[in-house]
Amino acid sequence: MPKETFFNLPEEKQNLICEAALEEFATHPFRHASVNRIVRRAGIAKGSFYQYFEDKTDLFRYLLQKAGEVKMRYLAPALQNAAHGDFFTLLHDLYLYGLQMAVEHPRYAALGKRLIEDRTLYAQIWSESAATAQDFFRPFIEKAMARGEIRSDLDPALVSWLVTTLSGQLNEYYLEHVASQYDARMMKTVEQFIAFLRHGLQPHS
Amino acid sequence: MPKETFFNLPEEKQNLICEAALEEFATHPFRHASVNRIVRRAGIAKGSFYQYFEDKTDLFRYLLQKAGEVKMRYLAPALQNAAHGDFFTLLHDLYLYGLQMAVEHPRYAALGKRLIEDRTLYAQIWSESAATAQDFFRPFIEKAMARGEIRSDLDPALVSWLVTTLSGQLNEYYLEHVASQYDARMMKTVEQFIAFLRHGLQPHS
DNA sequence: ATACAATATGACCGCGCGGTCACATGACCG
DNA sequence: CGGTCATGTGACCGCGCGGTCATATTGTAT
Repeated sequence: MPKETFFNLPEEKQNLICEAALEEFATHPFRHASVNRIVRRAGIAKGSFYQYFEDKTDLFRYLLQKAGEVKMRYLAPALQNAAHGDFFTLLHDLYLYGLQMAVEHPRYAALGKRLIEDRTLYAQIWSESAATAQDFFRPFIEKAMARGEIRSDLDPALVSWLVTTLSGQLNEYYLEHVASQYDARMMKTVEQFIAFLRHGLQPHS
Repeated sequence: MPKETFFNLPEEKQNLICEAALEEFATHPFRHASVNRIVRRAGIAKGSFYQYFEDKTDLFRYLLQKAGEVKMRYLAPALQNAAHGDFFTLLHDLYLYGLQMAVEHPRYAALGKRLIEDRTLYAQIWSESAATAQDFFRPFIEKAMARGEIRSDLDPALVSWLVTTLSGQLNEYYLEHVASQYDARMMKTVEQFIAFLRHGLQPHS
């Protein structure tokens, strides 16, 4: 966590620093993200940076936390409706809102990638809160299998992994190949995607 | 390409250097892979390295080429049978043999990841031979659609991307979660995987 | 005006990097 | 033997890094 000093800063300056850091972390792997560039971009002295944060990791962790809050704001409506619909409807909503978040806050979304791609950083940060995306989906998948929405001959771990992975890949595919706005095309892509998953996972009719 | 000097070396020494470099590139992103560590591990002088190779990229490119040769030896049988079976059979074999290659030569397999994750390196190396995995699958997918093995309402680009991406992800999943040997479990995972793809992609019955 | 704490600063440290270069070594030749 | 040439060597260069610290500046209470 940032030091007291940082939170004493006027909010505007806090944002300026976060903005500069976000830009840096979004465009460089953690180990290459340069504190020098961040302070240069934010227009503060190197020394000040270390008045605000323990170290580079501290700042990254803070941004990651903010990213989590942003993402949760997007996913919350889908999760609240989880009880009503079937598994694929939930998945559809999660993908859609997750995609919307990634499209509207691509730099925040990039932080997750940066975390995963750096093994030491991952071990350092993620070990604190051990919950992974796969654990997140697990109960939903088991319920879906019990309900007959998913073939029961599939390994739940494999399904969980598929669903998780494809979510990440969907982000990448959409951002790279299709568009950069939240629009009808996005909904259509997600629907094709979910249809593919549904056919692949549901019991034979 | 390495310089003349390198190929004049006794084969044993060439292998020693390649071995050291492979270890380094497999365990570090390209920009972090250290020539210093490579020469230390190989027991040669820094200067010698630059007698053999133009630079770090030159060596990486060379290893990548060797990796390609290795991979082709694994995939060749599947491709020779391509004319006989349907698309999913081909895919099954390609995944299986590809997985076998990744399991038996994990460090060679890792090079591909290293290439993809470094945008500048990718631009530098891949632009030379522009063929991507997606281009590779494209004709097979179009044939499969024409034959009715794949639903024709799907965007071929999306299918191609799915098939390609999942191949890479399958490698990752298998190496991390399941096992590290070529065995019955591997075949079973691939079969589940293909079954999933088949159901997801084929026309409704 | 004075004192004192909080904050701001950038020169500086040690490090490892990719890459270079002047020189050492030794095999082969006339 | 001397001469030549391919090969081997590691000290060295300039750089940017993450992080530190002595010092300067500012804010505030007296």
